[in-house]
Order: sequence, then structure tokens, then C-alpha cells
Amino acid sequence: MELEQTLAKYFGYTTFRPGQREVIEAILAGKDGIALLPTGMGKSLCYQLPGYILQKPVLIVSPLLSLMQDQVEQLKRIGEKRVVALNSFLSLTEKRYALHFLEQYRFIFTSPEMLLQQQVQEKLAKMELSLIVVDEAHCISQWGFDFRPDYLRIGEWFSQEKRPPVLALSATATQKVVNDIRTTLSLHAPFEFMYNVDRPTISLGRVVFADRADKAKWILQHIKETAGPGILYMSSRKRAEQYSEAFTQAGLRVAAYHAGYGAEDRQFIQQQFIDGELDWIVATNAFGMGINKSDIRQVIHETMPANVANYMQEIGRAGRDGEPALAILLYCDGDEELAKFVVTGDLPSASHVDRYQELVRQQVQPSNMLKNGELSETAFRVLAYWSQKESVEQVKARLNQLVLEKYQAVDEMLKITQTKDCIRTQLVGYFGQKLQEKPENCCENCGIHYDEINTERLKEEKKVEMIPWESRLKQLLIGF
DNA sequence: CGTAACCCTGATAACAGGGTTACGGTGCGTTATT
Repeated sequence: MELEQTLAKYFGYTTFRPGQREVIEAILAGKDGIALLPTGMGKSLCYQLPGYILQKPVLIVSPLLSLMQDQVEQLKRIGEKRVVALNSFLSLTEKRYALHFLEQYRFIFTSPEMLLQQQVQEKLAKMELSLIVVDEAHCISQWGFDFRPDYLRIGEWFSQEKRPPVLALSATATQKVVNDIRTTLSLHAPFEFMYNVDRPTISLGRVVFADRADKAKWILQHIKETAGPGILYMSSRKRAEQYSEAFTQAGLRVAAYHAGYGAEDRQFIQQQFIDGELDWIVATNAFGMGINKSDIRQVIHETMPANVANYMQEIGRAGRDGEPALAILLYCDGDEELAKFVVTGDLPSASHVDRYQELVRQQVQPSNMLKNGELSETAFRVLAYWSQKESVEQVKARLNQLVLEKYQAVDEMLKITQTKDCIRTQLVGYFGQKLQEKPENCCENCGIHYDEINTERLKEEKKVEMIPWESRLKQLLIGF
């Protein structure tokens, strides 16, 4: 059957979106692949369609439980019953059942951590898969080395034996991230499809402040006077809460969001935002992955993110409906120091490496280190991962290297806050691409026509405030 | 590592300036308590 016929039969579409056909054909030809497609451009179809053609299960490794649930629901909505999310939401009985009948499912979603459990591994060893998908594959690079080491173990697992094609999917990935994906997954001459990373409808604003108080004043004013829906990214949980409270007191529909809240609260806030009951989310970088909201008009960074990849990922949440949107990066001297601390603050130290080895030598459980609270659970897991693989000296060198790389990544982001050249050109450059065409309201340095837009806005105001979102965008562009 | 908020001191009134302290992100799975 032709691909189009299968597409129509299962998904009801008549044509493919850019890249989908190429990626699917490569997979069907047995090749590995890396596909970078913006959210909303049908990434998941790249594995769902092959799932219907290759009559064996597709395994999808996903970073978040909520993401898995969404994907499962989405598939069930189009009538697919043979789909399962193998994760800790399942009770022991449910998990046993799912594992027992695992080969019967068409789509199996799971986390890296669950995938690597012995019982899952044993089951998978007896099964034949048609395809392994690593969804949101930038997580390998973003999390694998110092946060969720199991992201690195995915590649170790299937590199050793005969395996089906592997497809890595992500919205955006810098050159470094693509390299990390390729090497840690040991992809064999992968087919690579990279959609244009530039999002011409997002204007790239930037405001530099003399001190923090000025910045705070600007934020308070800006949020009060401009329209959402928007995300205000903060670099600390506490500040997210403080700002959120200030806005709430000013009568705005705002909520804070960070990983300190329980899963239910987070789900609730996210849903309120999606449903339009909240205009602003004041969040840490915990917010965003898997958010399906097309009309986000603004993404503001109170402090710069830790690297360019994260920045692109975060601003890319704006304007998915194709209508104009605005990203504003705020900077104040010294902001990079906080970013540097935050990204390296929880790494194990050289003395931790020594102590780990010492405990192993004495045949004491290294996890005893956790009892007196000298390092976090995350730091311990990272330490354990590397210590099991490498010598004490190698681990120390690796950790030092990691710190250096993280600092460099922050410095690259810092350049964007300081450049006098076109921000868009520079940003796109980090993704190995060349800017095709500058949009009219390109960036702070090329000139965003705030004045023009402001005048229009005034004219607009004299008429009526009825044109739903056009007038909102104009409102949104004041405050400069 | 750097910042901000806090406290203390000195010398007799308000407050400058030194010292101290608290604070800073991301998620899985499992297990022991409410």
C-alpha cells in the first residue's frame, strides 16, 4: 500500500508535512534517523505511521510521565487500543500484566529508568521490535550527563546487540546536542532531517538593565500593561512565587509553576493556562515540555537560560498558531553568575569521588553517603553512574570538564544578551543553519518597530477594543 | 560564586559600614510514613 493510503486510513490526512515522508521512508528502509521538527509539525506521525506498516511493536522512550499519558490518550482518540504507558503510574498488577502481554501492543511508551529495569530488559530481549524511538531526544544531552544518567544507558543497552532502527526526535537541537544524540545512541549513518529552526513570526526583543531593581520594575509594569497569554521564565522557584503573588495582588490572572509543587497542582495550573483561565505563567524551566498551546503571545526571560538550546526550546513555545509573538530576554550585569552556579551547583565534588571509591573499597554501601546529607540524591546518582564506569581520576576529570562545558554554554548564551549584531542570525547559527530571510520585526538590534506598532495601537484604541487578538498584540508591544 | 538581606557595632543620635548568613533547576521509581 502507498504511504498516502496508510496515512489516510489511520490518520485521515491526505498529504505529508515537510520531512515526514523522508523520515518515514528512511525508517522503512531500515535506517536510523534524527528528525528535528518544530512542535506541532507532526513529529509523532514519524513513528506512528511506521507502527502501522511494520507489524511489530514500536518502543517510544519519553522523558515525562505526563507526556506519555498525553500520547497514549491521543492514540486512543484515533481508535488505537494496542497502546500502553509502561511507567510508575501502573500498579504492580497492571505492570505485571503489561509486561506479560508486551509484544501484543503496537505502541509501548516508557521512561529511560523503567526501560532499564531488569524485568523489562529480560522481556524486551525475547521480543522483536520494529522501531525504537527516543522522543525529546535533546534530553540525552540536557540531562544524561549530570541529571538522569539512564538517558546515557539507553544507548549502551541497544548498542550491544542486534537492534531495530532507532529514531531520535526533537524540536530543536544545537550542533552539540545532535552530536551527543548521535554518539550516545551509536546511530549508524543516520538519516538526518532538520527543519528550519528559525521562527520568523517571533520577534526577538532584549532589554538590558543597570540593576536588578530596574529590571523588577520593568517586569511589573510590562506584565500589567501588556497582554498574554505568556510565560515569564525565572531562574528560581522563590522568585517565581514572589512575582506571581505580586501580579495576583494587582488583580492579574497569574500562577507560579515549578517542580516544588505536586503533580496534581502542576497539572491543574497547566490546564488552566491552556484553557485560557490564566494569562501568565511565572515558571522555572520545569514548565514547557509537552505544552500544547498554540496562542502563546509572549515568552519573557527574567534571567537568561543556561544555554542556547534551552533558550530556543523555551521561546519556541510562543506563536505556534503562526501569528506574531514576542520573546524578550532581560539582562542585568551578573545574571550569568547565577546561571553558572545553578547548572553546576549540584554536581559531586572531587572529595565525593574519593569517598565513593573508599566506601567501595571497604565494601560498604556507597549510598551511605546520602544519609548525612552531604550530597543530593541526584548528585549521588551521577557519581555512582560515572564511578562504576571509570577510574577515580577519570571521573574527576570528567566532572571538571562538565563544569567547563556548562560555563561555556552559559557564556554562549551571554553573547546573545550582549551582541550588537542580528540576534536571529546568531541564534540560528548555533543550530548550524543560515538565516534565509530577515522578518520585518526581526530582533532588538535589527529593530522591532515598537513605535510604529504603538501608534497603530493608539489609533486602534480610539476605535474599539474589539478585534480580539490583533489589538492584544498591539497592547502587548508597549512598555518599551 | 555572587548577591541580598540581616545583624551587630560604635558611642549616645542616627546610621555608616563591617560581618554573617541564606539562597540559587530540571524527573524518574521506590519506599516508608501519614
